[in-house]
Amino acid sequence: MVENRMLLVYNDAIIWVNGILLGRRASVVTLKDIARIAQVSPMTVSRVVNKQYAKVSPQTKERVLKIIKEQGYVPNSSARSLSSKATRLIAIIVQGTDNALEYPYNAAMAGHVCRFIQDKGYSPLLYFVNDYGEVTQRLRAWHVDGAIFMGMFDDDMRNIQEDHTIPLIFTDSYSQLRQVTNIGLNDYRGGELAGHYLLKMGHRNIGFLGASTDLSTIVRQRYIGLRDSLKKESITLNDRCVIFDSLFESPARALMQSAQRPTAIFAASDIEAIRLMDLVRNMGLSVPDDLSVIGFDNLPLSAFTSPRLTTIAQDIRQKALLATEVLFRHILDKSAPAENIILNVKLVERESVIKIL
Amino acid sequence: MVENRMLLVYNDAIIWVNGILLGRRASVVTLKDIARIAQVSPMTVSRVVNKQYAKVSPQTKERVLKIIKEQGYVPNSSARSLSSKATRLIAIIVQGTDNALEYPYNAAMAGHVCRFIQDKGYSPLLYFVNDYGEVTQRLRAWHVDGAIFMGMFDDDMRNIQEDHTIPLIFTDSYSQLRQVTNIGLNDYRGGELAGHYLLKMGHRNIGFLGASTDLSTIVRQRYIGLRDSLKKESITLNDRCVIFDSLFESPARALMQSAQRPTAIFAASDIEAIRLMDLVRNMGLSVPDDLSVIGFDNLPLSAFTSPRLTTIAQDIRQKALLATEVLFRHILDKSAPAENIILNVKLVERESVIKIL
DNA sequence: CTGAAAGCGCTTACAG
DNA sequence: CTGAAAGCGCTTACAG
Repeated sequence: MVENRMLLVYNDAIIWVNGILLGRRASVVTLKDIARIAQVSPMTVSRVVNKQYAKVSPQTKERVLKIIKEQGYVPNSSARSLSSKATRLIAIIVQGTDNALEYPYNAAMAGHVCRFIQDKGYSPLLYFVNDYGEVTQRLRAWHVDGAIFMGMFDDDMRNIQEDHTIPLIFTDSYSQLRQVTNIGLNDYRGGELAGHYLLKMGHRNIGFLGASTDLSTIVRQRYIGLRDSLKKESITLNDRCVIFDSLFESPARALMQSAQRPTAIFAASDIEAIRLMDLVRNMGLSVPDDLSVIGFDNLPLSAFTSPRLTTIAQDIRQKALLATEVLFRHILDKSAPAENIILNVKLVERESVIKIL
Repeated sequence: MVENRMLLVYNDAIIWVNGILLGRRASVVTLKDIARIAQVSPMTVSRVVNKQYAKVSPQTKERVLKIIKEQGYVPNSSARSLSSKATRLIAIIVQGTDNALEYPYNAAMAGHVCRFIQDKGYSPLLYFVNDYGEVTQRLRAWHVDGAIFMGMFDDDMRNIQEDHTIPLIFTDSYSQLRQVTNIGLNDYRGGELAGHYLLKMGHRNIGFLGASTDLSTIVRQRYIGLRDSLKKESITLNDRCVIFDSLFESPARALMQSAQRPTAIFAASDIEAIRLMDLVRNMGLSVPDDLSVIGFDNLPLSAFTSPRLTTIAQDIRQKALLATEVLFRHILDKSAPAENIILNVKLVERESVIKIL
């Protein structure tokens, strides 16, 4: 019986009790198992696992490495986290009730960020949240090493910041808080670019569509950029041609039937532009002959719409890369200063804006 | 000094050493702290936290609950996992090198699955993987309680299954292994539906486009369904009108210029259908006048293309819900039998297929 | 270069 | 209904 109990202790794969083989279970090899097999202390194995090779003799290192491989040993992340106080877990917090990833921008951004996190040897936890309380719960439970936020958190930002000491990276924020690290876009410049271009193409009666579910600052900035660029040419953006409404279908239809019908509309996102084009088409009108449309984002699919969408392009991959890099800089150096990085945007000219006289 | 040391021990927020205040750190409240404040044992707090209210007196429960709330206590998931052997972590494994979430199907599926996992009180880890080795590493490190796979893992499925004892849910798999749990589609029926419809609309010269990066079985099944449905009407699918190539642009262009040019093409996904429509348009041809196109998936954006895309619809949300439900059924009951669930598809008729004589 | 000891914050299993 | 003890699998901090 002693022998059997020893089997129980020394070989995780086989479970004997009182001389009866109860079963086998998937053997979970631990650091201690490796240490026993290699005839070294757990500490030595730990050093090898953590690549602190300077502290281990070359022979020991090779022997341990070989056994780790043979046994298929994978360190237990929970145990590691508990003792080291670092989880190598990053939370990606996406604002949204229903399926936020159905918006191509969110999907692309989240996808890139996940991949970059993974490439750094960290694991991405993806959360969809609605309110501030959930954020803290999520960040605290797993003691994540950092978090990247997508969406509108400006109102709760102060609370979120105060509740956590880990690095927090926001995207597209216009918060006035000094200590916020943010990766954003020159949304105002995007509006200006759209305005300049539409003017250049001969448009004078211009509209704006900002149908995001959140009436966010980024949408307002894009709007103000457009408005100001027109103003410089002494052209006023007609208020009746401006729609701020997530259910924009009926106001848009009304606008297109009205006397003030614009010759061009700048939509705050490609998705809105595409839906607008569909609506206009359904009214028996043509894009761009009856209405020119310019979008924002330059989603991959915008190159495949009919007509292909002229748009203000942002580089989502670049934004995701920067967000990840800044995050890791802050993880490695807790005293790194807050930074607000503003990426440029540019015009991508395709077919949805026509030149008029 | 004794008093100072006690401060160090009993109040995490303030760090005194030898009478000098070194600093404050974000106080991480532990279960032990709650127990001390509530004057009960850690076990009692643990019971309250885990809602084992039957084992705690009502008064104790209320008192502990109040203190937990006051102190903002959040249990440490790493510690929980380490001792309980359950992490409440689910891995979502998506096959793909670069940004797999730029494919709307993947984004929608991953998004829904994440949300359902979250709703169950679990946390989703999102991983992009290329090869089999990575899978095991990812699943082992965090000791996830289960995993959902998206993409082609048929070849490695046996290995993956053998390496893990946790519930594994595959999607869109055509593996022959009996013990695999899978949520799939009736892809063959989808092909048939497309075939029937095109025949009904008067098409006799029909093509197929399967440009997925993976020449997956789902694409083949959709193809065979189409072929068989035509065969029943004694119509042969012309091999020259079939393209299996992820770089389909130039073969598609050649096909459209050839004598065998089909009047309709069934594309294995909406994304391919949209790209095909763009290509045809660029050749100066019209969809559907010169070529009818039918897709597969019924992505939200397919309702906004021009012309709007006729397609074979699958219910991605339903698929994600089922995958999650089956996963949790298997987590709760380790002996639950493997199941292969096949969801139905249906035709959504829009504008991209024209009736010909 | 190596290792013994203590502890991270919980839960399991048991005793009362 | 309540709690003391042991342990999950690692790492930290220290000693040699």
